Amino acid sequence: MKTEPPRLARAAPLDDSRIGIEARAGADDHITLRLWLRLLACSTQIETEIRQRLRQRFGITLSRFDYLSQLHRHPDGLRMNALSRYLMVTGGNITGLTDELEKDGLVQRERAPGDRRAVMLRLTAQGRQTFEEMAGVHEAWLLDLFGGLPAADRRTLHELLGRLRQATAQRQTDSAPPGGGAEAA
Amino acid sequence: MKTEPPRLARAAPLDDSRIGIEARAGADDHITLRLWLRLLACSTQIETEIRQRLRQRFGITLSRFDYLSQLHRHPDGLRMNALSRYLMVTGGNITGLTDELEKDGLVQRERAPGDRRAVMLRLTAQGRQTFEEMAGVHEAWLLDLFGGLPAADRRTLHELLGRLRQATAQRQTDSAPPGGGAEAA
DNA sequence: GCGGATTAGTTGACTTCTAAACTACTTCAG
DNA sequence: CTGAAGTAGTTTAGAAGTCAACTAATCCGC
Repeated sequence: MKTEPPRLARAAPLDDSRIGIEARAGADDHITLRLWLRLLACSTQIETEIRQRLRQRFGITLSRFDYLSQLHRHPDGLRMNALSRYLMVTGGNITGLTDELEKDGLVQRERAPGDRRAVMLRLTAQGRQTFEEMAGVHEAWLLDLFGGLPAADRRTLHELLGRLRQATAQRQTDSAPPGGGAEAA
Repeated sequence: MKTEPPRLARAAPLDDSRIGIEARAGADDHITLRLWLRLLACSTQIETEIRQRLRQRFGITLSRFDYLSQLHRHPDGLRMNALSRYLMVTGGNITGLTDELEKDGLVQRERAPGDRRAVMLRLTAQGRQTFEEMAGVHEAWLLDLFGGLPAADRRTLHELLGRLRQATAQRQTDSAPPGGGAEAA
């Protein structure tokens, strides 16, 4: 059913003068692409910085730090499956990281009660201690890195990113049927 | 100093839901930490989505797409060094990607004039054509993914991320010469 | 109960990325 | 001019991540 002529021909002529490259579409298109590039640049830049500092100061990788962090905030343990969703990585990756961290004595696999397929992950005492020593320094780094941004901006940014996350979550390919699914929490 | 608690102090609603990578209850002290986690979650989520779609639809990885993209917006060629800064990856990585893309006939190495150490990278005709075919679809995906966020929010977000980038760039451990980094535009 | 579909985790082949050592060229101080 | 220091790119080892195939346990409809 085609209801009426779409009004996509409207293009607000909002400058574009010095860009030159992909300036083939309207201003909205352009700002979205640039927004995405900037978002990616920000997070990559900070991530790289944190990764290097963690490595130099504590000899640990960012992946392992994040892993420990999630386990630390779930003291009752976490299934591998749940952890893989929290960290947004695949299950195979979790298996590998767990092997290493278990070998290092920071994490332990336990049997999950009530489901013999599942594994319950938990920090060891040493794992908890190790993480807590790092966490404070890590947070101080973040406070420093973000320190140049006024607190009000930080709050606004937090809010907007929340909306973005909400908005994009509904458009994932997950199991999206052709036509645009709308579910997934 | 009888500091009245600013009305902002308790403004943050507890959105400490169980979903998502960022779920740490905390006071205002932790707003920065939560902001960082949310920023990372947003960009990882979108990045993963784009990566999967590029793979399924075009059989190309995101890294190679980004590589081609940078070369496309620099038609006069780019040194490997410059490209590695734009893409925010190490030089060794550029060498590997270049090897592959050259083998696929999308990119070519040329001698850089005036410096026999340097290499000038350029898209081949096939590389340019291949990229341009993908770029339109890629941009449409972004418009879709960000579509749930009102245009005004997108603009504000873009602005705030710009300030963040400005602010953090000055606090890097690694010298960070002014202007370094991707995003260009 | 039985059997098919799901789900939890593991494995293996492979790509991507980093860090650090290395080669080759360039720059610059003296 | 010469040698030290810096820069461009490559190589290597290994961590980290993906995808897809696999085993095993659970769930569910009949």
